[in-house]
Amino acid sequence: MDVQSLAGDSVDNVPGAPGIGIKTAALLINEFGSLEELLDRAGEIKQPKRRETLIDNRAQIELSKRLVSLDCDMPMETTLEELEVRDPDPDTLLGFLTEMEFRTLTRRIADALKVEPPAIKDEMPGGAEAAPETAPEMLPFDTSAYEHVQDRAALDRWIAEIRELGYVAFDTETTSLDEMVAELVGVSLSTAPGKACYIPVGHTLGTDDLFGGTERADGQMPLEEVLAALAPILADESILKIGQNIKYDAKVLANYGVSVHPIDDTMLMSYALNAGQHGHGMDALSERYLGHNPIPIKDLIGSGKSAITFDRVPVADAVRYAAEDADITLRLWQLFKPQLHRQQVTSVYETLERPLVPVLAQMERTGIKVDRDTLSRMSNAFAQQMAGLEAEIHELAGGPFNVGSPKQLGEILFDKMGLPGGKTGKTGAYATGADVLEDLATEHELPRRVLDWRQIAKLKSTYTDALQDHINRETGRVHTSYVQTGANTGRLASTDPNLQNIPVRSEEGRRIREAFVAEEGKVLVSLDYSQIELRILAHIAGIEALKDAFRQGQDIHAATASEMFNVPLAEMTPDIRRQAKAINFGVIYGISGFGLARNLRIPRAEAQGFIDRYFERFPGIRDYMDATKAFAKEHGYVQTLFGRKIHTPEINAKGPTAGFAQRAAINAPIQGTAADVIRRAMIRMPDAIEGLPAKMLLQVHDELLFEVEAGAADKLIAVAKEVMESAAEPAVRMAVPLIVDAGQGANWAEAH
DNA sequence: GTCCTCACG
DNA sequence: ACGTACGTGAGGACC
Repeated sequence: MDVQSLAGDSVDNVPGAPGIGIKTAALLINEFGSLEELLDRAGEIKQPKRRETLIDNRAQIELSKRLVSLDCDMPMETTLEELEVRDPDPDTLLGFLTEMEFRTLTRRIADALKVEPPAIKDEMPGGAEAAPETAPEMLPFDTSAYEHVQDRAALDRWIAEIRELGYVAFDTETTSLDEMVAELVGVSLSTAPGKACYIPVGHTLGTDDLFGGTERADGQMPLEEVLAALAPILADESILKIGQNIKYDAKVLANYGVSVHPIDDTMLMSYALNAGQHGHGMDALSERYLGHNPIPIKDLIGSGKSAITFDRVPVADAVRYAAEDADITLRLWQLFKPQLHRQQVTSVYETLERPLVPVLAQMERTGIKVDRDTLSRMSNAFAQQMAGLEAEIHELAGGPFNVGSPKQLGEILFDKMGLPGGKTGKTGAYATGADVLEDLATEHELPRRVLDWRQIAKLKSTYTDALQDHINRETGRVHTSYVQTGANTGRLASTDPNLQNIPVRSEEGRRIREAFVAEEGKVLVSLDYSQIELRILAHIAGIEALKDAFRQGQDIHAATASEMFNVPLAEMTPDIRRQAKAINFGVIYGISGFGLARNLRIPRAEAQGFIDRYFERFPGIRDYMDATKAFAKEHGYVQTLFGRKIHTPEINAKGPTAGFAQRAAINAPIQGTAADVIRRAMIRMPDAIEGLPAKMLLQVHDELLFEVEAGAADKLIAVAKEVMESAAEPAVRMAVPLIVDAGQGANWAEAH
């Protein structure tokens, strides 16, 4: 059987979806020599549908892997031969590779054969700009039609159908939003629109009983039996598990020893398709794409302090709610899957979103050890310092007030004490931010004291107090959650707790990192990209002077200062360098005279002069900014080097909104490309460090933190550094080196 | 719930 | 004339 006949024989899982996913994937697999094995395995399976699904799922997994390390070991001649003989449609390939990857691939093939690379069309047929449409003939939602599964025969029927089908949408109901403590209450499954079931396993009775929630509700199978029956399905590589934010369900089930693989995630599909356009929560997606408002969870568990846990929800109500969620997820998946290709974000989803899920799940479950005693001691010390400062502040103010209230502070400073410059914001309140107090500090002692008080109050409430509450009772570690769709640019967000904003800039704050420790006999290793965003800017905008400075390993801010102010590097002063640094950051953020002036505390005209000079010396920057704005205005989105789309719906707005949108559009490809790079590193990391006694713990945008047995730290640094520095390759050949700095120590303060 | 403030990259 | 640096999350005050 050759590739063509395989492609012709295969269909996509989704009705109406183009069947080229399998063709392209199979073609690539053939290139890498694993098709035979695939076909052997598929041949053992009798049911045609399941055979196709196996091929498709395996193909997708292989494709993900291969795209991430596309040409590391590619047999170049074979590829060209295959491409010529099979004549794959470039548009088809473009749907799976980013344009950049495809261009790289074709260019290399052409180079090898010394021929001209083929012309590549820029736009996809079918309209890359087309908005996802809702299903034309959608089955109405009927929550009374969902099945309550409560015996083995019924469960077996569902399992048999799922095995035949090769995919299932599923959802778990639990007792907590915190996966590390959540207990499984039930599982819902859906195999077709309108067809869904709920399998309750942990519902209790007596919601009004003070000691209620302990007596087991009727109509349930034992949890162990259900998990034992479902586990083979959930771990079966030929059965795709579809979820909405499936990382949550996978983490809960992992605590029961059940692995979930392979997966698709409608939340991540929505993000790949529509980052910047709208939210990706299920309720919003359901309303937008299915025209259906799901049953609000509030209707079942209430809200606020009186909210109950899901185990106390009556089983009959839970069936409707839970099965509906699985039903919605399945319908969204059917809508989104073909859209990925049409919008040319398949490779974004396949290489940057889908494979990151298990990596993040593992990091979150691992957690990081935090020393409670250290935090507790710091909290006590902070409390004392705050009390002392508060007394001084009240003394200076001539009476007591709530130092933590910006409103009261503003009245004290500007009304009572009559200090200058009391500016009110949009809401009519006095501004008392750090920059304002900093200026006032020259007038009076009080603002400085308030600044000190605020710094300590922040450290205590947000860090030394709050972090203690996040130490898991069983693991003794802190387990953050990463939100993969948290930032429109492709960055992650960290919540509950946020471990991406642990203090580092101030000496006092940095000490909090001493509480983040390695286990006995281990060390923490921190690796961070040096100036990655400026390097990406130099690459994207093609600024020769910047590229040269990076290639020569120069101090980039000093080099910028030298170029701008005509100061030889040998005569560079810290202050000139500081100004150039601010300008470099400003460029990344979509610079404005006002913003730079405020940041540097210089007159606006002077700041504008700096910017003009900068554009003069680095003209490519202005070209990049103009081109990016023009692209956003024309297309409604901007792109990273790896094909990620960030939509800019406000780009054509009038008024101040336009400025915001333009600066965001300028920043997004830079910040987003950096985010893509570290994602690629993270996805490759588990395989790269396999066999080393090391675990990846945290990501902080341009930094990865590991815990490793002390004796293996140097080896880990060597391996992980290489993965990070080569993470853009081979999809993107950077014109400047990506450099990673490393550190190690007993705690995060030492490692950083 | 919203605003203000401030922690990070 | 206007009002601005990009991207986040969390805690406390206040309505």
